[in-house]
Amino acid sequence: MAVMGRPRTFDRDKAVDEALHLFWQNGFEATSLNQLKAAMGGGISAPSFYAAFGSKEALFQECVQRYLETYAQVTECLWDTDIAPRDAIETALRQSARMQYERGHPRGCMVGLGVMSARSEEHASVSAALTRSRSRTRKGFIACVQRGIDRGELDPGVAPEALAAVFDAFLMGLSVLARDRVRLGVVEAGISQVMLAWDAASPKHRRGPPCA
Amino acid sequence: MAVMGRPRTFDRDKAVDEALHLFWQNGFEATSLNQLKAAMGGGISAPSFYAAFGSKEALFQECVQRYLETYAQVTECLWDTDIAPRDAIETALRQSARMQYERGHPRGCMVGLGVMSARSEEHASVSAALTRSRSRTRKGFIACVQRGIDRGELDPGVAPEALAAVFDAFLMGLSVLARDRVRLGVVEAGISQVMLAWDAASPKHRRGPPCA
DNA sequence: CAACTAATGTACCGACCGATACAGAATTAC
DNA sequence: GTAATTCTGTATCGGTCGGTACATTAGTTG
Repeated sequence: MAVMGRPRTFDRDKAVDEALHLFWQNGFEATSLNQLKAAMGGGISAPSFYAAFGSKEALFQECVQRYLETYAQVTECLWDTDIAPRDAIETALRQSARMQYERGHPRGCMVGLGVMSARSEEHASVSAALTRSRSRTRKGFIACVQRGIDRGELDPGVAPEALAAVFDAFLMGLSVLARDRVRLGVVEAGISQVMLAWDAASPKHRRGPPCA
Repeated sequence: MAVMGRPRTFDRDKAVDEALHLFWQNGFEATSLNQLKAAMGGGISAPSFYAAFGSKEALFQECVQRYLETYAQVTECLWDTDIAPRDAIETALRQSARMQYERGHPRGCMVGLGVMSARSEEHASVSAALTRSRSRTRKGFIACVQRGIDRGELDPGVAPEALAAVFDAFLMGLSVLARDRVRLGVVEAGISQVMLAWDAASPKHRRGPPCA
């Protein structure tokens, strides 16, 4: 059975995509209703907007949801126990970096950049989903390091939270580099370098002066 | 010769500090004139505000200037050629981390968090000083790595931009971890871990399987 | 056909945004 | 003293903010 009532004159799905790009680019507070409406199918009216999305905050939540289900999936490999933990981390970093530099959407990661969205108390719930996502990724890094220790690939003396913080902070910082237009090649070479922090924490890794 | 005219009823210097804290916490756009006025010496009027600071944007610039001259000095060691480059980087990271967690002001680094301030074209000049500061710090990291290579402390095959990107992205990401209330102890342990990326790029550092 | 449903266009709401006009008050300069 | 200077308080500016009332239009259902 088809939908009753007058049909919509714009593509709701594409409209959410447009909104997502605006929120991604400017954050929640700095994106205005007028911008959102103007970006949707060549301009819609305020009542159409509210009939379709409820409110600015509801639309933001929907955009966050879509972001998490699509772009943010680049870090899902952190929970794939079929992948060696070192590979999982490196893959997450490389996939996120490439995604953050893709053309066709704003640079950087919406989850990381969203740390500045809606800081006021009244809007705490607005950014809650983003904060939760960051917390989840953080736990993913920790779990990978823990798996590395459990599998004997990392020195058991390594504090999981500490080594995970390296990759976590590095990943969060990538958004800033992407916004500042640091070249992707530099970032990718940086990923190779930051993985040395894992290798250096490996028991197979000799330290000290060269063996004579 | 003293200043002519009716004296100010509030401490302009302290008012700038209050404004700095608000901008630091919420960014440029999300901080309103009412918030700024209310925070200044128990509340001042709009004309007093404009007489003292000119405009919201001018005040923001003044706050950025003050931030750069005070809090942001934690990374100045990157340009101190009397310090070994590895120590300069580690010191910059440790001092910045401690600063970002100090009580009495917002968490995180205003320069890093400011990447989301005033994204619109019209306000490009607003965040220009912050962008310039990030670029400068980036060059400082690169210079340190270059010095490390020149002094034979790093493998000459290391790309300075790549290893510098590790510390740069890590530093930018610290603001997010601080805002997310990751404990300072974890961050500090993370700094020790990320410095292993430097050590692993050292020629003195053996790689490969242990010598038999 | 009429009844129902849902999105549309116009016109508008109160609140807040950053910023000012204007007159009065407090201080210094002469 | 008076003039010059500068901040203060009140009251307000036009614009934009997020959000709605209301009648109309386009579609499905019976």
